[in-house]
Amino acid sequence: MAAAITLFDEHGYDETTVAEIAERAGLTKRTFFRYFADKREVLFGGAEELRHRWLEAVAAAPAGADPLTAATAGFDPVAAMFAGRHEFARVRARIIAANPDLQERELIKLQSLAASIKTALVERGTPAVAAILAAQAALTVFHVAFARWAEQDDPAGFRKLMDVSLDELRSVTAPIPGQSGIN
Amino acid sequence: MAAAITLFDEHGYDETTVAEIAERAGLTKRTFFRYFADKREVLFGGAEELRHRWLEAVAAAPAGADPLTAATAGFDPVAAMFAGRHEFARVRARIIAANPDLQERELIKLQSLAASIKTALVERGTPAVAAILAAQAALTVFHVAFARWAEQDDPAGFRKLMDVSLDELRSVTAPIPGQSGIN
DNA sequence: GTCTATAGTGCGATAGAC
DNA sequence: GTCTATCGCACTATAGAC
Repeated sequence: MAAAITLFDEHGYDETTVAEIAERAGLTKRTFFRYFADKREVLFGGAEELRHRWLEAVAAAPAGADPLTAATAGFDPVAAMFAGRHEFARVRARIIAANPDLQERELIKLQSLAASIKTALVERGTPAVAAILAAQAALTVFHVAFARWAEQDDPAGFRKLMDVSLDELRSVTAPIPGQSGIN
Repeated sequence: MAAAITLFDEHGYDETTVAEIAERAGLTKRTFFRYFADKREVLFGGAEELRHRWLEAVAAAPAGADPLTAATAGFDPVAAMFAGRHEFARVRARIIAANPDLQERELIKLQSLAASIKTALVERGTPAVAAILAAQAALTVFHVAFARWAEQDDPAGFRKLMDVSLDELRSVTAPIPGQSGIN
């Protein structure tokens, strides 16, 4: 993973072959594909851990919590996971922003995470459609906050950005009486 | 496009080669790639028209409309566009559901549409973050409603499903006082 | 570790429309 | 003559089968 991200950053994603990554890591191409289903996967190594932590937090949310509160319970452990990895997040974001294929992969990872969270909510008794929407809303907030965090120079404040973004989503979707409150 | 969707439905997406699609359509592989940047694109032929209609509707929304109302102004023309295409939507949904690569492409199309809608909202004077969130919310509702429509046997009622899903999103994200109202 | 199928590209030739 | 669509062919990288 380190070899890949370094080479992608130096020469670009498309200009880096799997053989080169493998060589830099002291492996063969074949071994690379034993660990990563395809070239893109190497940039999403932490996804399973992130999913695990998030789901654990959803399951641990108080029984009476509403769906969105339960869905966003993952914000704490996830923010903790990214502590000290701001520089990594920046480089990774830059690489992904430059390549549509990688953006696709990122989106499907988020989508897959949303599906997992939806399932976790359903297991808590949330109706299916509400579960999909709450999970999707939580992921949107996470994604927006992550992008804001990767853009800014300050390595702290990721957790806070999630709360701010969530409040803004609430304003935007607030029932109509007298405009949105943000606009 | 017709040749492709027929072959995908008959033999599966992975088992259909571009050469086969081209042959069935009376073209060569090279010409296929003149029209579609890659194999997946052939399933997303209507995307530009959908974007165009949606953006037009956002731009035409009343000046005083809140961001989410403006973002969802596209629901009408989009629903009209899918009138009489329920069977197509079903087959297409089945093909996409069976293939992760296609799901990726669908997600990025939605994401790209969300980005366009966000820009249209910003041009109306909506602050950037509120615009992202409103656009994302509108797309989530569209996506959920489309999936529900493709699942059901009734070819009508797509427009109504969008409204229902939007109301459910509003319930889910409603500020906390006394639970969500749905759960 | 080897071999192969297929997606996708670059370039030049050709044919027809206006 | 110019513009555009299609084609033919050689070529590379990915990904997977064995």
